[in-house]
Amino acid sequence: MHNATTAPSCIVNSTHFDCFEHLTKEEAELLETNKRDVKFKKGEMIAKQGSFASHVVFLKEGLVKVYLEGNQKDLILKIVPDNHFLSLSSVFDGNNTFIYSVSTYMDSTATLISIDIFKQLVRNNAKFAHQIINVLNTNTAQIYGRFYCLSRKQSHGRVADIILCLSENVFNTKKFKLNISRNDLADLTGLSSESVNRIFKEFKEDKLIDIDGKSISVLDFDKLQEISTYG
Amino acid sequence: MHNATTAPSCIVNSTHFDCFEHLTKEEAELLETNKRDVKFKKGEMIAKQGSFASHVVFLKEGLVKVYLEGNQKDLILKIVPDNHFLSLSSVFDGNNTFIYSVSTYMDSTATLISIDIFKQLVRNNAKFAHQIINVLNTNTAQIYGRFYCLSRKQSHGRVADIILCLSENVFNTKKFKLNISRNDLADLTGLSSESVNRIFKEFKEDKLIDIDGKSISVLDFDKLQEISTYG
DNA sequence: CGCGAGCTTGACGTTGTTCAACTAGAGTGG
DNA sequence: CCACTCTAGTTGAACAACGTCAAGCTCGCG
Repeated sequence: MHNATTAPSCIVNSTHFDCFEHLTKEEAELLETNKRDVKFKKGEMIAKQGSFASHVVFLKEGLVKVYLEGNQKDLILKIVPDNHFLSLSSVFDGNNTFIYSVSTYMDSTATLISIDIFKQLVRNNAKFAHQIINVLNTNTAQIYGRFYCLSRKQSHGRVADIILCLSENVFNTKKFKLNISRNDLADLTGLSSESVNRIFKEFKEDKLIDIDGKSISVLDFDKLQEISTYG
Repeated sequence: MHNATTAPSCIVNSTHFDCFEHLTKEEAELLETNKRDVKFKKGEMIAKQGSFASHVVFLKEGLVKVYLEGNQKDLILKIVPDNHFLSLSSVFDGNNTFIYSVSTYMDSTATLISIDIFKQLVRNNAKFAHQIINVLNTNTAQIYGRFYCLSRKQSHGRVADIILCLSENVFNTKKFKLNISRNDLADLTGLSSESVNRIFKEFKEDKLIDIDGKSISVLDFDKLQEISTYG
């Protein structure tokens, strides 16, 4: 069971690809002729908060962050790996505006789907709509978890949480090469980069993780889990 | 336009009542025979996080809080006035589990709708499904705003935000009687009750608000807005 | 009148940020 | 191949924001 207050919170470990299985042959063809793949370089923006959303964005390849821009520091809502929708929440908000920004952590490919066609599919195919509702709700549950993490846990818990999440849900391995900077990590945890650094150092001294250049290895999963839960 | 990082964040100022207009006569009758009104006293729980969700809950009358329970302090996701759905996010999460808890701030009446019937309506009536997606997304945008508020703004901004939200979105008047305690306010802002109190005092000294017993009046709306935005 | 819950206030401690200085490594041009 | 520069990372010390603790206060209620 997915429990919002204990599960690692940066992204859910499931894809959205099977949504399209519920389309009829005609609908699938309609979709095919009204979508387009676009490549984005590392660091580029795929969507800009406040701008007009003319397309539904599906991340075909790569890794991106979804974040809110405000008068204070940005807030990263989630990081999203390949085969996930990126902008569903912006599609049905009444005025087709992106409610958040999206930018890439690495070279990525996005499939842009005409928003009118997408809405048409939702209005006409209740099974597809049902599936989209599922995706929206999974997303909501994940954001709730992250909300809890960032507003209730202290620094050690947050750092443990993000390490677990990267390991379990993004890279699916205990040792992974971190192609995001310390500053990105600071943004992800809602801490300063100095604080993140100090905690990384502590975790390394306590043999919970090992850091070799840009690579991070999870050494003591259970202990990290405990810190994430109670910290 | 609803902007997640600047709009007051405790709840959106719109009802969900019009969702039901898209049902056919037969569907409306089906719904009618499969729902039941239940009264709850002040402080009672309407839904418990982690328990089985056998019903969709619609708040007919009253005021409630929707919150996450965790190993640290609870996190209030939103407060919800009458004529709003309470548990849509829990309906489609795959295992029909309440992902959050709901309890009342005052005597309230909830309409419980059989979850199977509700799902049936969503699967068969794409317009209804479309409408539900709209509600889910409005909800998501609102939670994002609150997420931003609680994780990026400092204490003064948060308190200003909650005062504006209560005034604009919950009570719809500049002077309102606060039937929630200082402790509740602390929970809502994610601060300690002492901190909330100190900031209330400051706001009163600066003539931004007036406090008379349990009543709060907004005196300087613009200034509060500014504090909420930049604080 | 006395009791207790919630509110108020001040003193103090903790947590995490900010600032500044320093270090290491990658890229550039001579 | 070596100086130079630029950026990211590291470290320590001072500081600010809030929380915690403890004591006193107020007001409704028996």
